[in-house]
Amino acid sequence: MEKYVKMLKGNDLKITPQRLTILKYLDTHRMHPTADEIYSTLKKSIPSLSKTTVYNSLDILKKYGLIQALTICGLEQRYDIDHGMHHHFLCKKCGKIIDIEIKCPNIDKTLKQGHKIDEVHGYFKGICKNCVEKESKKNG
Amino acid sequence: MEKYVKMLKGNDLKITPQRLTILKYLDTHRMHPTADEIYSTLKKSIPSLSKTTVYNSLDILKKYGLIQALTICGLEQRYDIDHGMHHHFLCKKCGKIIDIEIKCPNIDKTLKQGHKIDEVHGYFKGICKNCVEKESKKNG
DNA sequence: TTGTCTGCAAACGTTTTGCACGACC
DNA sequence: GGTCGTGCAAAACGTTTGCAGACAA
Repeated sequence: MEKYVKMLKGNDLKITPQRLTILKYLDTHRMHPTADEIYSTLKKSIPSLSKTTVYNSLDILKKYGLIQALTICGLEQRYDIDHGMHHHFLCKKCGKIIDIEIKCPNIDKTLKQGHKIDEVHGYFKGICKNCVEKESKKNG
Repeated sequence: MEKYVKMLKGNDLKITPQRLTILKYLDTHRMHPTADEIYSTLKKSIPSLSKTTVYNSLDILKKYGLIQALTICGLEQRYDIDHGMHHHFLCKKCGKIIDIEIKCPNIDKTLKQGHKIDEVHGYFKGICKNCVEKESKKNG
C-alpha cells in the first residue's frame, strides 16, 4: 500500500482510501476493467463507495498519468495501470483484451508530418493465440 | 454516384438513397464526422432521414469494411471512409483529427505473440503542426 | 480551518431497441 | 408475399453534473 501512497504523494494528490484501493486494484488486476467493474468489485470492501467517486478518481489518476484509459471501438472505456509503453489487442472471439509489446521505429519520433506527438495508443483486433489454437485443434 | 453503387453491390448490400448519400458524404468530407453531424447535414437533402437509419447504415457499412469507425478517448464515435491503411492524430489544442501515414514494420506481420491480427488502429495525441507554429510565432 | 473529496440523485448525450410501415426483389 | 430497410418513439447505457456534507492536510 506504501507504493500507492507514494504514487499519489508524488503528484501532490490527496491520499484517500478510495484512490488507494482503485490504484491497488488496477495494479493487481491487469484485465482492463470498466469503471463499473471496478465499482462493483470495490463496493464489496468499501460499501459506502459511489460510482461518482470511481469516475472522479479514475479521471484524476488518468490526468496525472498514473493510469491509462483504453477506448476500444464498440466497448466502454476501460482502465489500466500505467506500466510502460504497451498497446492493446482485442480478441473478437473471446473478447479478452491482451497487452501487446510492439515497438515501431517510425513512431518513436516525437514529430511526424510536423505534428508534435505526445501520446501513442495502438489498438489491434483479431483472434488471440488461445482461440487460434482451439480452432486448429477442432479442424485437425 | 456510380462509384458508391458499386461499393454496395460489391458487398451484396441493398442500394438505398440513404446509404449512397452517407457513403458519398464520408468520401467527400474527410473530417471524421460524428453520427449526429452526418445526420444533421444529410437531413437537409433528405428531410425524411432518421437518426436510426444513420446508425443502421453506418453499422452495416462498417461491418462490410466500406467505412471505419474511430473511437478516440474522450470523444464520441467518428466515421471515416476506408481509404487505405492510415491512422489518426488528435490535436489536444484545436481538437482537429488529422490522418497520419505511418508504417510500422513490426506491425505488418499478421501474427504477433501468437495472436492473429486483423485490424490495426493507431491513435496519436499531441499538438498539430498549425498549433505548434502559432505557438512559436507568439513566443518569437 | 480550509479547501478538496465524496456520495447521492438527477440529468445528460449517444446509441440501441421494439415495432409498424413501406420498398423492393 | 416475404425479406429487408426505414423511421418513430421510447428506452438503455455509460458518464457527468450540482450540491451538501465529510474528510485530509
